[in-house]
Amino acid sequence: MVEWSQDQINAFQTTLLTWYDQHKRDLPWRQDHDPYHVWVSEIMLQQTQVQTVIPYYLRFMKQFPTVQSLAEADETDLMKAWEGLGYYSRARNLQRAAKQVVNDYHGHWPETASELQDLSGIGPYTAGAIASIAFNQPVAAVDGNAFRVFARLLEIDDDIAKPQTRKIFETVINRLISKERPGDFNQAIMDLGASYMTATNFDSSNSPVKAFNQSYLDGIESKYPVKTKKKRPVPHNYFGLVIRSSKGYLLEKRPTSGILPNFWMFPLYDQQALIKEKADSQAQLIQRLEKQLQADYQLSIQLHKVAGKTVSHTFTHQKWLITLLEGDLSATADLSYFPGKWIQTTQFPKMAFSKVQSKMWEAYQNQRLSKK
DNA sequence: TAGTCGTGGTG
DNA sequence: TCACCAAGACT
Repeated sequence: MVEWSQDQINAFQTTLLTWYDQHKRDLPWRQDHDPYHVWVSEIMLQQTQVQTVIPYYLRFMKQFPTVQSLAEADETDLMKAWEGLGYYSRARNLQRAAKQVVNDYHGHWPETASELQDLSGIGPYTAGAIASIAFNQPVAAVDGNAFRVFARLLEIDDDIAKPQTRKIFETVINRLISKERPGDFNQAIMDLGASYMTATNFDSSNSPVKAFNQSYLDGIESKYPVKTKKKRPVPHNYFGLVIRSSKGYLLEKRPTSGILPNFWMFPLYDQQALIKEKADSQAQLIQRLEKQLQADYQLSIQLHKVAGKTVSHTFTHQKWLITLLEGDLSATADLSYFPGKWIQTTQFPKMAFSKVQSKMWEAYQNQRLSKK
């Protein structure tokens, strides 16, 4: 790892901040330093690209302009506002933290990174970002950009996938950060990481800090950052049930924990759980599912495969392959044993649907359309 | 600690 | 189709 003298640190700060003053991105959450604005944007930006966040942020601020309005928001409206952004626990934690600020802090934000981390959904990165940007506290905000940029600049060989590596970077950056303009320093690193120093297709030779970039000067920047690989998503085969009646479609609320908690979806059944012998055909599995629905919920439904491609959806660590099955049921069918309810399509736009549910709904509609 | 938690973009 | 990435937090 490269060590810088105080003179080099000063020169780096000046170079970085001069570049930032001239070339910083004009982003909606950079209009002011309101902690509410900084906070909401930082939460939305977690693992999410800037261009994806912008429209969500603008709509969110119109709908929930203050921390008080967010604290009082209806959860359905909140989830609808977050629909499609993913990592939905962020939205729930956001409202939890809003209530903490309103109730525990009487609407007055804590200003140190340490205090901010006590709020739901605010970890070490976000605490540093809010403290530095909104409250001018000289603390590092170590996100993926900071890891990447400083690993390259200083040839830091520690694996950034390991949690313990964070404190190494925090120590380094806290020594380098501008004490006068910590928020701009942190944001400049992010802009650098999103432009000249991206993960792939970086352009170090035109970077404003190329003279400080040791790995570039040594011609070994592709080594950095050091990061161990992730596991590939595990495939899961499901049947997705599209059951219709005059009362609408049968939707099931997902469990309160796990993936997509509390989301309403077409009922999913793991095909693996229906397999008795390896040689079972899918037709046999469908027949077995019909019997199971009868036995478990007293629902007799004839299921038919929906023509067309199976719906595929990849999460970070799971890959779902869903075979759609359709069937009709009487509106008077007894649902008292079934963990779901009829929902009219007119209600769909008010509900927050996950991407995978939207894909199933779309695939089903396309098939019906092509039939007629 | 390592696994869990979404989605969209890119090569 | 796949691997990997993008302003991480929580358990």
